[in-house]
Amino acid sequence: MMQKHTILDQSFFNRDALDVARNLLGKYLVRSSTAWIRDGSSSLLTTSGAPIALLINEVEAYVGPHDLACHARVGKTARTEVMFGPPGHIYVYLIYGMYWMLNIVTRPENYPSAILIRGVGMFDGPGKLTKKLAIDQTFNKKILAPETGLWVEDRGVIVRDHEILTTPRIGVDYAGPIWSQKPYRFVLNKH
DNA sequence: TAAGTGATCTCT
DNA sequence: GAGATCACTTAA
Repeated sequence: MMQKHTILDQSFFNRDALDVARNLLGKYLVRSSTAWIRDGSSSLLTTSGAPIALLINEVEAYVGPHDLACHARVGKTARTEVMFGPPGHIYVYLIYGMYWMLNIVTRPENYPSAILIRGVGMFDGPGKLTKKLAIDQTFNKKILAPETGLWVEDRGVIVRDHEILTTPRIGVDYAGPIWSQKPYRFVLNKH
């Protein structure tokens, strides 16, 4: 019997970032585009308009203003204000002058926290997946939904606890010995 | 292992 | 306005 595909809405993301992070593993990131994508060499998107759905297999949680690795640690700025907004919205920023990072805002308004999507399908690395899916700053502050061209679906994949590998987050040494070592990176380890 | 890249933020 | 930093990737 065909498994129903459920689009995850704001209620899914209106929880603690650590809960959302674990539960995102095994869900599908779906990208559709009605627009023709110019850069065919680096993007998977075509003129066919068929959505691309990729299994989410690596994420990191940035849990709040007290998290010294979280961008929101210095308070609300032009860049981070989206994290202070409602859940289920998209936070995209540029890193190292080259790579767009895709994040999903968690928890209610005025509590800044988010999930960084680090790996989907065959793509490891947060910069690679945004390039392949043609995700850039134009998605910033938008809501995850079909009309945005980017959303998340539950397609019935069951992920058990022993299939989740937990490690410190990548590239956050600046956060100091405590927060840089928090086990807030989650990797789906299916064999 | 280190260069590349540019927005953002923290000082002046 | 200048300077440092940065939730990364690639080529070597």
